[in-house]
This record gives sequence, C-alpha cells and structure tokens, in this order.
Amino acid sequence: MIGRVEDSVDRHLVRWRGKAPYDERVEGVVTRMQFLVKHLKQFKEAALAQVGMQDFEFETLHRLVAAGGSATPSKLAAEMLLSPAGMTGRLDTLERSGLVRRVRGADDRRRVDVELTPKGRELWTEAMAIRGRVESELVSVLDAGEQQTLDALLKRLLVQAESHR
Amino acid sequence: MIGRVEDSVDRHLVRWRGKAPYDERVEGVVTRMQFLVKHLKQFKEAALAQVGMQDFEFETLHRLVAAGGSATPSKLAAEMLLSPAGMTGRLDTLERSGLVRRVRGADDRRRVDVELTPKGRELWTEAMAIRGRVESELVSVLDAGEQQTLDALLKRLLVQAESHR
DNA sequence: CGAGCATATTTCGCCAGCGAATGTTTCGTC
DNA sequence: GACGAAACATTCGCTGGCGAAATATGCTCG
Repeated sequence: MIGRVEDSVDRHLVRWRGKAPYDERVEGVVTRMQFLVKHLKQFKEAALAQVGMQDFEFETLHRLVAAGGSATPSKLAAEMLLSPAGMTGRLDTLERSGLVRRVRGADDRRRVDVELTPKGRELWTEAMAIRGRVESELVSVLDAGEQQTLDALLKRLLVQAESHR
Repeated sequence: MIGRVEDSVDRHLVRWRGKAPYDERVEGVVTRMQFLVKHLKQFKEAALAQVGMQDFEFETLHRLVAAGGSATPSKLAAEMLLSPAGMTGRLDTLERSGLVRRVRGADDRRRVDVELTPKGRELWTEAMAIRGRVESELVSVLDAGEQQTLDALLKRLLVQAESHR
C-alpha cells in the first residue's frame, strides 16, 4: 500500500495474499465503494432524523424537485434504479405525510402525476442543507483536483455499467 | 464535463445548475458511487443465480473464507457493516442450505463459531470465478494506473468515514 | 460466594423493496 | 370499429435487514 494509514479493506485484503486467484485491485475498488455507500447511508439517516425524514424519502423528493416538481412514478423509479412496486410504496408514505400528491393524468389516464406539495418543498429545503453537510464532510478530505479526478474515473465506470443493459 | 460521453448522473446534474446551493462535484461523486454499487449488486445477483446463490450468501462465505474458515457472528457482522440481528438471519439461511455450521464455543459458551462446510467451500470456489468475472468486466475499463489512482482516492474517503465512528 | 454488570447471540415486530399477477386504459391493425 | 397487444400503476406475498427486548453465559467485586 502507498501510505501508512490503513482502512478496514486493507486489513481484509492482506489476509488474501496468494490464497486465491483474485485481482486485489478490483476487489479493493469494489469493496471500498460498497462500504462508502453503506457508511454514507448511515450518516445521512442519522442526520435526516433531525427533521423526521428518512433517507429514501429525501432522495425521492430530491428527484422530484429536479424533475421540476412533478413526474410519473415509472420515470422516477427508472431514474432511481428502483422497481415500480418499490416506488409505489415510497409514494404511499410520502403522500401519507402530505409531502407529495398523486394526480391521475388528464390526457392519458393510465399515467399518474406525482406533484410536490408546498410542505414537501419546504421540508426538502431543510433536508438539503443537512445532506449537503454530511456528504461534503466526507468528500472534502480530497481537494478540488482530486475530487475531479475521482469523479471522472467513477463516471467512466458508470458509463460502462449503464451501457451493459 | 471532460469527455463527450454522458451518463445518467450528468443528465441529472445539468438540471440543477444554479437551482440550489449545492456542490455539483460532491453530488456527482456520491451519486455515481451509489449507482455503481447498485448496478454491481444487480449484475452479481444475476450472475450468481447460475449457481443458485444470492449475493449476500456469497459475501458471507467470502468473509468466512478470509477469516480462515471460521469466525464468530458478531465479528462477521462488524466486518460487513451489518447488524447482529441481520447476521443471524444470514447464517440461518446458510445453515439451512448446508453451507455453514454453527458450533457453540467450548471455552466461552456465549460464543458461537461459524464454520464453513466442505459443500460451502466448494460452492464458494465456483462463485468466486463468477463474481470475479463480473467485477473485472466493470473495473477493467480503467487501465492499471487508473485503477490504482481510483483505489487510493476511495481509500482516503473510507479512512475518513471509518474514523468518524 | 452470590449479586449485579458485561458480553454474545437470538427472538420479535416492523419496514422497504422485489417479482409476479392484476386491473385499467390506450394503441395498432386488420 | 373491434379486438389483441402494450403501457402503467397498483396489489400481494415474500424476503432481508433493523432496533429493541429477551436469553444465556461469563466476569467482578464486596
């Protein structure tokens, strides 16, 4: 390893040296991403509890705001890599909390439009600051140039992943 | 953006330009990691279905092999960022499938030793090749140097995340 | 030596998400 | 213009994971 500092994945990898036909670099990259995502999820959940919201609720509101305040469930589901059934569940809880409203499409009555309520937008704004703080705290250990490098590399992987479907 | 190729996160980000007080780079990094992990999970689940195994079963066996063939549930849970209760559930299904065996610790009878069965080791070996192939296919769009750069950056983030606890 | 405190695991009730099946509405085609 | 196929959302049954409480064992100290 390069530096003297170790993370849990280093400790995991050294146990494997020579034990299996096995690309250490690939394992490292994959495992670290998995752990980072899991840690982020836990940090954000703890932070968002301050405003009585759950991570998945915020993410859904967030996508909805990005879409201009309204979108169809299937579109949201696809964007968030979620099954349609899962999205129905999310929307149920959001609607029950009054953060979101469902409206049958006037033109095509198979569709449903999901709209952000004023209360939903308000809570999203609050949560926005919280989430930004948590994510920044993590990513800011890298300087601007390093962040850009990291982002570019991740993007190339994601392009590959998304082309595979 | 640097290249002309776009991924879904690019498309997401451009909608946000100027709309919120919001670090685009941080959002990019975080969202791409989340999506990559989710994609990986889906790819691996599809691939592992060939040997009738689920992703979480493989990961558990994997950690168990790394630990030398046996470990305690709480140790495994901690290593995998899982709650003790969750680990009990995993071990239940693994034991039911005969891939793993639980043995009460002889010295300290509060403890349980989880041991890999021969069948478990055999199936792990099979799955190993499959998983390696899927992960490599993704990560190999980067050359060796790029992989190393990526790994080093991820590691610095993970060190930060793990120190936060 | 026994009462309480600590440790390790499991049980219990709950929740989010998935795949498959269902009910509607719309479209394409003959 | 009617009928089969496709598009959308939802319901249903199931599963993995979580937090809190329960259980069982070990340790410590008066």
